[in-house]
Amino acid sequence: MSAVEALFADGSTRLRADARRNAERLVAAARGALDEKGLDITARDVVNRAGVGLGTLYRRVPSLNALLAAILIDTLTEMTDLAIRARQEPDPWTAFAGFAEAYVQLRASSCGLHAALSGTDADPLDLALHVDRLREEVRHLVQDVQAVGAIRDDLDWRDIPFLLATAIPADRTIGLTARPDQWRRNLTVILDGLAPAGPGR
Amino acid sequence: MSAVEALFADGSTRLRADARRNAERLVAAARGALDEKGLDITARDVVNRAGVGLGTLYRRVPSLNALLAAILIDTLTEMTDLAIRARQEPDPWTAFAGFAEAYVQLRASSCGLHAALSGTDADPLDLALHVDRLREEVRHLVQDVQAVGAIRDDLDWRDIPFLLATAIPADRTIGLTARPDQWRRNLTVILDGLAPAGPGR
DNA sequence: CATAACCGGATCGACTTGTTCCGGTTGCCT
DNA sequence: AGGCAACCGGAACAAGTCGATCCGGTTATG
Repeated sequence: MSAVEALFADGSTRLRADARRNAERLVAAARGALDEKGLDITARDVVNRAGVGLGTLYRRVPSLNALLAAILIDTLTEMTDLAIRARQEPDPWTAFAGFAEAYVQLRASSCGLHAALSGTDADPLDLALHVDRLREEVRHLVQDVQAVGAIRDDLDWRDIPFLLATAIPADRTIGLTARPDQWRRNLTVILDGLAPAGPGR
Repeated sequence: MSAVEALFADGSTRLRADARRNAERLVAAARGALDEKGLDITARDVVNRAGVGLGTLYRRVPSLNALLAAILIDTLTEMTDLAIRARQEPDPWTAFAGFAEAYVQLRASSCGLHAALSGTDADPLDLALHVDRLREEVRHLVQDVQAVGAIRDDLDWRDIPFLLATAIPADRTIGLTARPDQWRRNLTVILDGLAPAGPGR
């Protein structure tokens, strides 16, 4: 059962039809707001987007943060599964490159997720546990690739998460607007730069 | 005359010694706060850091934004000069690599500057003019390098500002803390990835 | 030593935001 | 059909933030 489902499964009394519909709208709205506007969204952002009232939100959910946390935890779990599956593939480099693309895409698709993973020490959403799990899987995956020499050896495994995260551009820089596939263009250059036998500059 | 100097040179009546000292403290405090905490700093952040009162700030400066803008404009001008000087050097690739390092370092050293350059459309500090100037110089510099074939030709010149900007990491990612020189480690990989003859993956 | 310039911070006013509350409405069961 | 519990939207509340102003007290300067 996903974290979002767990959040809504309270007394287990069957919901009235309109209540169920509104609950689904709220989750979809929160997810959308999180993707587009990041972590700093308000309860009003969510309910306006869902087309319901504030009362409807707080009847279903103990707090706004609880809803946001549940949504992000589900995505984090998805990412972790991605890393676990990659480690089971035969060729380390191919597995890593595939993971890198999926990881960056997932992260680029949600401002909120990206912000949560780049977060400072505060962690008001209590994501630390799930983030730790993800980090450990990524570490193992990267170390597998390094063990077969497919990544230049002047890099520490910790450099790779940073390089992947930085493939995701800000929306704008020096007055230029990022294209939707900018992360993919960046990632291409970065993956090529990871090669052990770089050109002799 | 720098923008900061212009801001303080009002009626040109000579300042009392303590007034001058406090003005200098305010500028230093604003610069430090901008570097460490980004654009979202409050007037109270600045005056506490400077060890003066709110009244002292608003006597010298029409608004907090005016002070922040003046500071950022000076740094932007510095960056633009960097690009102009790079274009006058003989070897395009060497000039570009040198500029890239200086540009990323300057940008990484100030959260506020980085945020302003990554900014959304709002531009409350009215930096557009200066940002445009910087972009044009960078464009010319990059196009010079591409003209001699020192950068792989599947990239657009616009990709380069994004790649440079993304070298700057968030403070943390998936629970890892960035080292102070993380931007340099990222930049190394990125510059190698820019090479025209990438390894045949 | 007189005084104009200057100082710090309490205070104002205008938001913002998470959460609660309640009068009115509606789906559901008999 | 009818009655009611569950549900609805959004006004209202309380706590907080933040830019800017103002003023009684202090200090540098001639």
